[in-house]
Amino acid sequence: MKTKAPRPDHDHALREIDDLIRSHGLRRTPQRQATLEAVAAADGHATAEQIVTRVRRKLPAVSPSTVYRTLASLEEVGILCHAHLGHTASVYHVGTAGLHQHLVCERCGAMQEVGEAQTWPFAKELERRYGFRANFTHFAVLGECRSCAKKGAARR
Amino acid sequence: MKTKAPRPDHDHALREIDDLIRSHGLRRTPQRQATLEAVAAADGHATAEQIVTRVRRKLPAVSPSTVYRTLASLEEVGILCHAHLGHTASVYHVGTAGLHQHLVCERCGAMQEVGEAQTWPFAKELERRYGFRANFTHFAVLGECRSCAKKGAARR
DNA sequence: CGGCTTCCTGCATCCAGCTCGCAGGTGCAT
DNA sequence: ATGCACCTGCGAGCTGGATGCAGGAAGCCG
Repeated sequence: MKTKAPRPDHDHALREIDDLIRSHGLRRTPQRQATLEAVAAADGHATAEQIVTRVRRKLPAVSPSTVYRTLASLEEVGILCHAHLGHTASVYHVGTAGLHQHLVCERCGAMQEVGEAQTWPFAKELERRYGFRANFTHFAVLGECRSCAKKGAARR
Repeated sequence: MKTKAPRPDHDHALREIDDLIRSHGLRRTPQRQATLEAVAAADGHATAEQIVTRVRRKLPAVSPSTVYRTLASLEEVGILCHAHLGHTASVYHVGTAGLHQHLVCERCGAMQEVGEAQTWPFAKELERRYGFRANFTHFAVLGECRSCAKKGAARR
């Protein structure tokens, strides 16, 4: 997968998406193209509902269940993955998103990504001590972001 | 709260539960007593459904929505808290539960608790770098436990 | 002990966020 | 060009709760 430029030519990107789908033994359908494109275009994270909306801009008749199934298929073959950032939300992103963890503020909902460099020592410690290979991408860490902590300290 | 013995006198525990409820401005009702008792008796973590079942052993006519509301009330005043260990489960336990985090194996579902000592350096790093005060108790960390990692390594 | 206010409970209903069974349509290997 | 396996749309169903309402009980005050 070529991702040299942050914003590659669109037709080219579409063909890449095709290849990506087909290379995993899935059939190329307009719905899948549009779904994968929508996730990629969401620049980071998108909920299933947002993806449905986005897909419908191109394919107005798409059924939500198709999008859900497509997301599941794409995840199963490893093209996508999803994460839980809060009680209800579940967001999808393209699978190459690597080992980044999400910090979500319980008060204001702000989200921040944490690179592998920060999680690595902790992951290593968990593996050393418990033999546990942590995958931090799946669940966010809740807490208080900097500005809310400041406000909270004043309020309390 | 005296927790010297692992299995204290039962009547005494009940009275403690009463006090705990009343001292937070909530009315003592049989449903709340039974709910709190059920969570405490679950020895660690229990899903809402498990708690309903347990409460009904004492009070067969309890409505599930009462239990849900009771759990929410008890959580609001800080007697209980809940955590998400997987896609569907949501488990309750007594107290602010300290700062322990849960490691959940994606393959076998095994759960393990991690003490504050292990999370502390990571939390400190998050605060230092992002000003983020992490609360690790809410979401588990998924991954592969020791035995599944071993099996997985053989299989792959 | 008894009244009165306020909070709590049970019931029924509703909701989000998926999930599934089915019938018909479509990609694509040949 | 053909055939079949896979995919889609539709609608119903499901899980895990949330909520509005009317009646009931806790407990403060006397």
